[in-house]
Order: sequence, then structure tokens, then C-alpha cells
Amino acid sequence: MSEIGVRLERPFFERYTPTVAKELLGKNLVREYAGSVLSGKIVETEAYRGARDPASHAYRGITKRNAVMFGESGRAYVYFTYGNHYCLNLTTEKKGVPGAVLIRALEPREGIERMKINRGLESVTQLTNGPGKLTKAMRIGVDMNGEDVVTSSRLFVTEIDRGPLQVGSSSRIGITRGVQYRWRFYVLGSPYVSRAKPSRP
DNA sequence: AGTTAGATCGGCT
DNA sequence: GCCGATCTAACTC
Repeated sequence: MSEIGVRLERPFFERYTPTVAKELLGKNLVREYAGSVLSGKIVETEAYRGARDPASHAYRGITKRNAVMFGESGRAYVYFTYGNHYCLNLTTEKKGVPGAVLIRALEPREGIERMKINRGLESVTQLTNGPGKLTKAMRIGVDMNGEDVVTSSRLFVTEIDRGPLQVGSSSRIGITRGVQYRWRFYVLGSPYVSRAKPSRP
């Protein structure tokens, strides 16, 4: 496991958010800290937009928490939720247009033993199969909020595999508004997605 | 100023 | 299946 791959640049992120969410599937999310390299293939994402997406944090305008969503694309938007968990998003669209892709699940690739320690868990399939789980496995917290994944050495995204993927879509998970948008994307058949059969397909 | 809901997870029933 | 953890921000007095 030494191949790093080609890093994704700004133009990849600076597009229509659902398109970016779909195309992030199969890409390699890389986290480096204290000499450790942790990485995994992205197998599940969700798109969140702006004023016309009632499920989005950006729906009611800019706040201290969601400000990164309104800035340039290719940044990490990390927020703390339910009093316990961090969620990682990557920002999209042009500067001034809010948008972000929630990274919901990974297939662990490098640094699996380190991630097991970070999670206090042995099961590889349960290591990063949820948005709060993968941030804990990779030690991603609010200190990473605003990190520029186009230039950062701590957090970035690369392309390694170019093979075609079977992609499924559904309504987003854990939301009550904007359910009509099928903006959750996942790799069909992957055992690493957070849930194979969403309650609201 | 107090209440409530939320892009979750893990433990318990 | 339900509940508690207890941060953020909107909503209601």
C-alpha cells in the first residue's frame, strides 16, 4: 500500500453538489497525522445545497458554524452533532454559493490497525461505516474545519482506481425535510456503507 | 431565557 | 426498538 494517487484539484469540487457527491465515490480519502497515513475508499456520500435545500445547514443563511459552506470549494466543513460526533463534509460550488458533500462511509485502505485503535474496535467493516465513525477512526475534529484539501498535507482526496462503479441513490439519511431529493449516493453491494437498505428509499 | 430538534452512535431492553 | 450522550442554533415565550 504505497501508491498515493493523483490529488483532486479545486475544479473537481467547484461544481453542482450532487454531481460532486456522486463522483467522489471510489476516490481515496487520505488523512496524515503524527507519521500515520490513514486512508479509505469513499463508498457513501450525501449532497447538501443552499437556500432551496431545507435539509442543509445553509438553508437559513450563514452562521458561525456553517460559514465554510459559503466559502470556496475544496474545504473541509467539520461540525459537531448530537453532543458526541463529528461529521466531515467537503465544500462545493463557487465561492458565495453554499454547498457541501457529507462523507458517510469509507472502505478502509491504509492504516487499518491505527484506525482500530482510534475506534477501540476490531471489526473492519464497522470501522468507518458511518459519518461519525470515520471521523473518529481518522481523528478528524473541529480543528480540521476549513482545512483546504487541495493544498493540505493532513487531509486530501486522491484518485487511484478508475474502474466503473455501480452507484445507487436514495433519500438522505436522518433528515425530515428535503426528502424528495435523492441525494444520497453509495456503491452498490459494498459491505462498508452505513446501511444497505435505507429506511426511506 | 428556556425549549427543542438535529446530516449519530453504542449500549441496553 | 429506545435512550442517553450534551453541542449548536432556531424557535418560542
